[in-house]
Amino acid sequence: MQIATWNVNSLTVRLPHVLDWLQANPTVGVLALQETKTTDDKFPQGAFQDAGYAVSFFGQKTYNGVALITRQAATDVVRNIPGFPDDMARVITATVDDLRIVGAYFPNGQAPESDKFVYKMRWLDALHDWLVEELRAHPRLVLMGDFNITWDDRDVWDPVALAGTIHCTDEERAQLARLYALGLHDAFRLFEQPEKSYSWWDYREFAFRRNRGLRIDHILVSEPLKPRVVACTIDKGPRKLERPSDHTPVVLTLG
DNA sequence: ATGCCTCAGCTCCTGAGA
Repeated sequence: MQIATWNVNSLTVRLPHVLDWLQANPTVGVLALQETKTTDDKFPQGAFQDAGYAVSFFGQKTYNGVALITRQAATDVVRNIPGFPDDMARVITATVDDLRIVGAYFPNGQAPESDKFVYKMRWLDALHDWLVEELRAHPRLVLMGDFNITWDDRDVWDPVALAGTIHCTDEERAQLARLYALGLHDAFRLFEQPEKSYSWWDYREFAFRRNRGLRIDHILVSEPLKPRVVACTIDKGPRKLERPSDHTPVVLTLG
């Protein structure tokens, strides 16, 4: 059983890539999507159902939007962070098999000290506080998505030049540390990984070809799930296609 | 270079992304 996350940067544009990827990766039982950028009435649910998947989605016009594509039906679906009013569609949570799955598109934050950065910190506070409750109710929990935060220098193609810039600030990393402190483990770092492993590359300046990227897409597993984690990898394949998303899938294998 | 690409949409420019 595999679980994956992928920021597709418009599901309308990327639908063929997603369907092809699912077909090539039939052991993926849960795929969390971010930045679907489509309203629920336009979500291409028929295409996924025809391919043998159930879909849960939570979208809006132009920006954001998240979804869970699952082999088994998802139950107890929750949209966004309970108790945190937000006009952006950023989180979708559901129970799939014996797992509680949280798929999230964390705020970008734009720049330290901007209004959007303040919102990012408030959002992260709310996520943390809600996860305390959610973990109590659902000990086997996966938190995955586009975090828009790097953990350390290994996650940054030029850690010197980018020190203190958005996605690399101490404040953002302190928030990630608070999530780890809940017993959530960065599945990718449970294993030896190739150097310069990233999940996102800018569209500009041939960043992918030069491997100038960031690792900002993460899969975190709760303590009871940690012994079941067999592998965690980044699949760079979709980033090499024509008209790719700027992000590529991260894949977790559970035993 | 407050740009470089890409996407959506109040679409031939702008705002946002990261």
